Amino acid sequence: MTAPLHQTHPAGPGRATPDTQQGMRRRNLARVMHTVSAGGPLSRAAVASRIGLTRAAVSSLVDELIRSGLLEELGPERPGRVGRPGSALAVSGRGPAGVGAEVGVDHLAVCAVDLRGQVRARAVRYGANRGRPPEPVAGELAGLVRRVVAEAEGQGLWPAGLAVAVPGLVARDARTVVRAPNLDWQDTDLGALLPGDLPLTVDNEANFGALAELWLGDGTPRDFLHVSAEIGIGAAVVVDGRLLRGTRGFAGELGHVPVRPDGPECACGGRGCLEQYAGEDAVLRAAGVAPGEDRVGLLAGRAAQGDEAVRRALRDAGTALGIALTGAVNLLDPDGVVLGGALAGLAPWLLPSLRAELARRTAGPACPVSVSELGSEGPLLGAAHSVVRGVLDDPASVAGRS
Amino acid sequence: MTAPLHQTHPAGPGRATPDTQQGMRRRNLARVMHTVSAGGPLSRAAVASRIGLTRAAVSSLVDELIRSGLLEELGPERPGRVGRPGSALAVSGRGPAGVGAEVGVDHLAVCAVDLRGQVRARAVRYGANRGRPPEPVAGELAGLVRRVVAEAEGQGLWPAGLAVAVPGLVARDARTVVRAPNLDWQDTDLGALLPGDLPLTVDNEANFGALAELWLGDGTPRDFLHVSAEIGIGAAVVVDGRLLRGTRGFAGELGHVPVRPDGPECACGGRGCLEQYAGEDAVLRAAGVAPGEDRVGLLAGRAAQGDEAVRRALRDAGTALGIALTGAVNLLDPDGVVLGGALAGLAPWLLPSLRAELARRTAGPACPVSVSELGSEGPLLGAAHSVVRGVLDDPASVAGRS
DNA sequence: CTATTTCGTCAGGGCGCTTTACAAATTAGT
DNA sequence: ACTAATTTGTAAAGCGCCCTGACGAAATAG
Repeated sequence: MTAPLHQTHPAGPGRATPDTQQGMRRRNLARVMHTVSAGGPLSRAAVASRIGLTRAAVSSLVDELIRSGLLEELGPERPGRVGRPGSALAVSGRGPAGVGAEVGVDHLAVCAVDLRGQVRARAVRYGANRGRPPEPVAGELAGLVRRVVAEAEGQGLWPAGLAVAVPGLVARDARTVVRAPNLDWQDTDLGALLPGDLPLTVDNEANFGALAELWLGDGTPRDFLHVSAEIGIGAAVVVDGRLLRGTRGFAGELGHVPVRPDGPECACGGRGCLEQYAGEDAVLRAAGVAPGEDRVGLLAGRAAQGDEAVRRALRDAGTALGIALTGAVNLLDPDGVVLGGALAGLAPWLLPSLRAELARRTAGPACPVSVSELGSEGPLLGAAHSVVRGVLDDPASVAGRS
Repeated sequence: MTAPLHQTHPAGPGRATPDTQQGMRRRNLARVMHTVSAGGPLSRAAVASRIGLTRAAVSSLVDELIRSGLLEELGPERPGRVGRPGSALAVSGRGPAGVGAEVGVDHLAVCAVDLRGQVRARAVRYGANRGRPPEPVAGELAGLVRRVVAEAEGQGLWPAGLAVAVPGLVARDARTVVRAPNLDWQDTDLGALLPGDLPLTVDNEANFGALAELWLGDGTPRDFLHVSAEIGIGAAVVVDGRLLRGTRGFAGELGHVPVRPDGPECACGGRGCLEQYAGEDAVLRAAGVAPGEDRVGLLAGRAAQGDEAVRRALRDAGTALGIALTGAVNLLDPDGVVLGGALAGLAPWLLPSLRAELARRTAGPACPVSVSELGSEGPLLGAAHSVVRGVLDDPASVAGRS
């Protein structure tokens, strides 16, 4: 099984794999699925005119998709126009489901999302995972997955894959956690610790958060920067609807962009990295707040109460973010910047100085900065949806099962 | 006619255009062309095994390409192995040619490149263009194009398109020069000023330079940053063999990445932009050299003679470049950074401090920095080759002509 | 000189979309 | 109410494209 299409840029026209009729069929099946998925209930004729195939061809494709349980016939449309009414087609609510999971510092979460994008089952378990070895955590997660899968199956769904979001760097094999400082994990093969009955994908939570923003965000463009901070400050770069991962998978390390070249030393070896000004530790120190549990909520609370030290710390962090983002925006010319993760909760106090800095350093209209609407749910939803997208992108890959 | 494939990221699986057998044929024709182009003389059987089609299918594709004049049969291979020797196929040296043109500050250049990548005709005209209105410049350029086209036609080639590299920002329509400070051009529609008998593409010279590096550079990876400085400092971002252009086409503005947030004011409104430290004016001022003609050669000469002020200026510029590139590398995780344009000539004095700065600020192995081998020819070659790539990417688009 | 191997081509077949035709279901007009 | 017009969905025939299998051609190995 190849990696989902959205995870990597496709090869160019000189690639080695030839074009055959089966491939054509597969792509057209995908096109029908995407069209129906995006356009609400649609008749065969409407689908045909949208993707440019004939009604006969679409009929054949739709037949196959219905037989596979990926599309449903809702019955005749209520016609306002002249002519025979079409038969409404919709993405099935009983077919495959994407199972998303999240390993957080102090919680585990799992959910199942159907092809329509609806969350159909979920389970959460709170409890500090910092420093716990991977095995028991994975075992607990597997239990949650089983519960969610059972609940989904009770509703006529079957799991098409499992995607796990972790707070750390993940190797390009999409199984191995290279380094997760918040969990104290290193070179952990999650694939070996989780049940092998489902196709597994592991990725950074920031990446899944950005994908969630792309797929679920209201009005989110196809080219944007998704900035999130949990411990480090990570930016996911989305170009033309695809995640830019970098050669080694390390792209988006916004936290180590130099902000003041002669600033304080950083663990990375550099000086004055963004993390020294807008990282969690730096902000807590500047705000005079002791590290502890739920640090983000604490900061937000104090800021809301009017604590001037906290507000100043956040204002300064916003300025530093603005400087770093100026560089990123100049380099990438995105449609917008979206603040997610912990930054979303602190946005009211970060945004003014951030926007001001960005505007001050930009000739012409500044790049718009917005706040994610998904809140802390982003990575979990992004993980589940990544499985769903995989099915929509290649329906034939699951057509065999029922 | 749609834009060449290399100019933009392709749409995802949900795109509107359907998959039909003609499209399949077109893509397979492209695959054959790419395979032969990349692999030197190749038999039909060799092509078939490389792209995964059957010999019969490749035979049919090759027939069509030979009839169109895009491939040539060189005759029987000299066999070292057992079995009937194959008939060697090569990309035709008589078919379509890409015409590239460059509008420089003090020269105009045009060349024609055949499908094999050989330069088959060229013409250069020296003379200062700074401040000259677009019309006479375009007229002169058109004259050179006519000469080059005539020379190419004398060798059995026919022009498949014209690509023009300009030192300035080009709109996404690939015809309009939005702003070219070195020429004093603004909102100039080059398409209206050049003869309309050839498909025209206009782009920034830095972009063409980066593409030349990608296509012609020896060992250049598919993910890299190409940095070039003419007036401003521009970086072209190449991701998986494709140029990242940005929403408005402004991606790669490395010159305005903040290096020292409280540094000197910049025309862009910001402070301490890279251009204030490594831009041409800044370096000349720091080196105590008066602006004039051939400033780059002057700097290189003085540095070679051991002029300490010049050397220090270049060293400092390298440091500033290193700081800005640290940010870019952290964000994009490329395979490498390539210095092109004017920077290539100054590389001996820029590189040590640049590499040192980059290494100092990077945990683990630093991103390798190399110097372009193409020198000042990059943009011109890139332009011509972009037309050639367009033909290789879709041979069917020119198959009708001869 | 024969057996073997590989190349290029041809005929037959399968697959997938298009064209063409038609029945079904609705609206517009008289 | 009835006919004409319009649109939908399906079926049959056709065409393009690649695959399979077979064959002659041209080289090497023994």
